[in-house]
Amino acid sequence: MEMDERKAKILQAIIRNYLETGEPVGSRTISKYTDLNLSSATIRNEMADLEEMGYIVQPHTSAGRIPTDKGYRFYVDTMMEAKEQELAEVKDVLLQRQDRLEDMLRSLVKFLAKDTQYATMITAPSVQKNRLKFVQLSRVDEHSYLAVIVMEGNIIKNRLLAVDEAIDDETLLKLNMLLNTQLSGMAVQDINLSIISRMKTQAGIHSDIISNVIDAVGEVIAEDEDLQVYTSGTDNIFRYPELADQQNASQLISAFEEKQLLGNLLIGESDESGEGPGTGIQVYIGGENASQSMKDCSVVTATYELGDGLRGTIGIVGPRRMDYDKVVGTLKTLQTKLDDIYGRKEE
Amino acid sequence: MEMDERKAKILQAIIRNYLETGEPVGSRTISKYTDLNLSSATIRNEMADLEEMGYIVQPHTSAGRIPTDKGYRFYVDTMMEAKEQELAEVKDVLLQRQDRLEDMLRSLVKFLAKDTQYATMITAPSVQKNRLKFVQLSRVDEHSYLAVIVMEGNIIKNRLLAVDEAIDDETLLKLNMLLNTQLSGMAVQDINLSIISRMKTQAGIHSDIISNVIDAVGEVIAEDEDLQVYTSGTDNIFRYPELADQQNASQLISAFEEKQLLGNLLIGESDESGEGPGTGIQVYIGGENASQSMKDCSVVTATYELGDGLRGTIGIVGPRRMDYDKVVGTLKTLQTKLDDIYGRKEE
DNA sequence: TGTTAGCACTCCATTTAATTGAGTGCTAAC
DNA sequence: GTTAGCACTCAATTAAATGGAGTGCTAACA
Repeated sequence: MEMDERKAKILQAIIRNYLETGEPVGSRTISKYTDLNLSSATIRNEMADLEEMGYIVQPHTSAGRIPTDKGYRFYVDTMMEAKEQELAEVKDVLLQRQDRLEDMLRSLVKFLAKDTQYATMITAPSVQKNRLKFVQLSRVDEHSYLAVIVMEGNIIKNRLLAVDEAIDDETLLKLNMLLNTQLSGMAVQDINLSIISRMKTQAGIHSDIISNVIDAVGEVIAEDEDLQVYTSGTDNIFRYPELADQQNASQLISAFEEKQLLGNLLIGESDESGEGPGTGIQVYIGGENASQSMKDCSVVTATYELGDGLRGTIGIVGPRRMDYDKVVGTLKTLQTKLDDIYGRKEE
Repeated sequence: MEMDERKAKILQAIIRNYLETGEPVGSRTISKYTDLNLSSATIRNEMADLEEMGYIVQPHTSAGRIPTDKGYRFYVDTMMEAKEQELAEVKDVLLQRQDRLEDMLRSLVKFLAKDTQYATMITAPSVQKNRLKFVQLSRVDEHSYLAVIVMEGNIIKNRLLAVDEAIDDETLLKLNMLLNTQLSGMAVQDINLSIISRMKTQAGIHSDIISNVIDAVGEVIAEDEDLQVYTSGTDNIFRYPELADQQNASQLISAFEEKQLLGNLLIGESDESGEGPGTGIQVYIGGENASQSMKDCSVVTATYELGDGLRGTIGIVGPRRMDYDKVVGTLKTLQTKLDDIYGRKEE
């Protein structure tokens, strides 16, 4: 048996209807809902076929049909119309200062949760190139010095160092010169022992503090690697009865508590084909999710880029009967806007 | 009617038992559970009295008794034994570097959630004195300069400034000198217009950038004022059936999503009497909570201090039948450990 | 050969009734 | 003041009855 146009139309009608209502869809409903002008009996025959083919199932003998993962998959792959979304307000969110990236991400993920009414998550962008732009050591008080580290993409990090030895202003200036001539523009993975030992030699009696700074750089990078995940709208799962029962809700909320594990969900393989909006948008339906706790959910992920190779992932989690058209549309639109803001700059 | 010793013992037995089981407690149970050697009939009489006095109620005519808010209040005020808790691991958490305060708070709140099995929250400490310690402007690249602002308590903030005019190294040095001589040690609220205009005069043609830096300082302070709240263990509410039903769970999870509102819960009035561990620990039982969404919960709050006037609040949220002894004990112990680490330093 | 009306059948969901049992209040005796 | 005894109450559980949405199948029709 194979999928003909009429079957596809019926399947689409079933799915559309189920997305709206969340109730199993009967043959009579479809008979009226579509413009196919077929009696419920005919629809019943077709539905029996669609069930045999695995696109829909009955929760029990005398109920209507609901889509299977395979059904949704077919819908998403061939019938979905990702409409561009109005996201006027988001522009304000995105235009927040670059040096308040965290706030921006928090606002963004909150905005998306409110807009879509699903649970949302976003990973902080991780630097692809990891190039050092600027390093500076400053005296804060007698025994504490502040190392400021700026990376490509204007990621700024601070580390406070406890230092016993006194360093006079002139030496400090020299050390800073040394740090910047050696490290500026350098890719982090290229900082090897020979460079370090050369710097230490040049620093003379202050080689200790140079080690400290370099250690700090190492730490900062490491820190950046266990990626931060921001979430919002986890309470939205209570909007969908199929997720709101105790078992499910508990599992999902727990999953959202474990940011680290969540992150792993987001950094799955992404299609690297092409450029521009729509790239890297992925839909995981029900059982397709890597995580067991998400087996009754669908997850839509999208990569985003803030320029300078700063790349992260957004995830939107809802019930299987998520409004895929809207969610994918929203993410596409968001990507477009980000492109407008950051993409252009790069050229 | 008044509370005599025997009534108190019975009330205590009822509460202890209810805390454990979560089931209404009957007279027979108490008759056996206590060493009072009284028959269930006598207990029944006493229970009737306790009910009349408002310490306990029956969920329905033929059920055992459960404590009222007033009953818990009596227990907490007069019978609780806040035992010191073993919190060996927490020391590692607390000893994290000061310049990674956020990480420390996240770890701490997570630790407490795991230890107590309740939902936890913590506000980032807000600076009481708000004194500037150090300000520095550095060139990152041609058009962007970095303002580093360090406040008393080693709170470090960064702001990236876009600057059109070129500033040579020497000028930069001078500007930094100017910034620090004028601003170091200064309380933020004392930076007034006359100081600003004096600085601008001294900066000459570079007065613009000085304004920028001062604006940045203002922003940084403002930013610090809308306090960050970290939460953990919200999934723990599902451990307690009385909180886990859809209505309640949904409300609570929503409340925990709204960090800002949560914060208000935490910064209610605190008893300012005395010093040392146990100070500023507050218990809010059921309806005593300011927030409607917490009406079926009890909240225990404690202030904490990291030295240098850095003060914040911890909150632990559980069911009414929370293990008050343990929670209060845990918070006291935590305060002691913080005192050990930070308190000593100050003298 | 595809479509449709008709009908018996299935099974979940909801309502109603019956049963159980923990726990009480009250009385009367100690 | 304490306690045994007993009738009573009421939530919770189990069982039975009812209703209805929706199906599959058959037979007739275009």
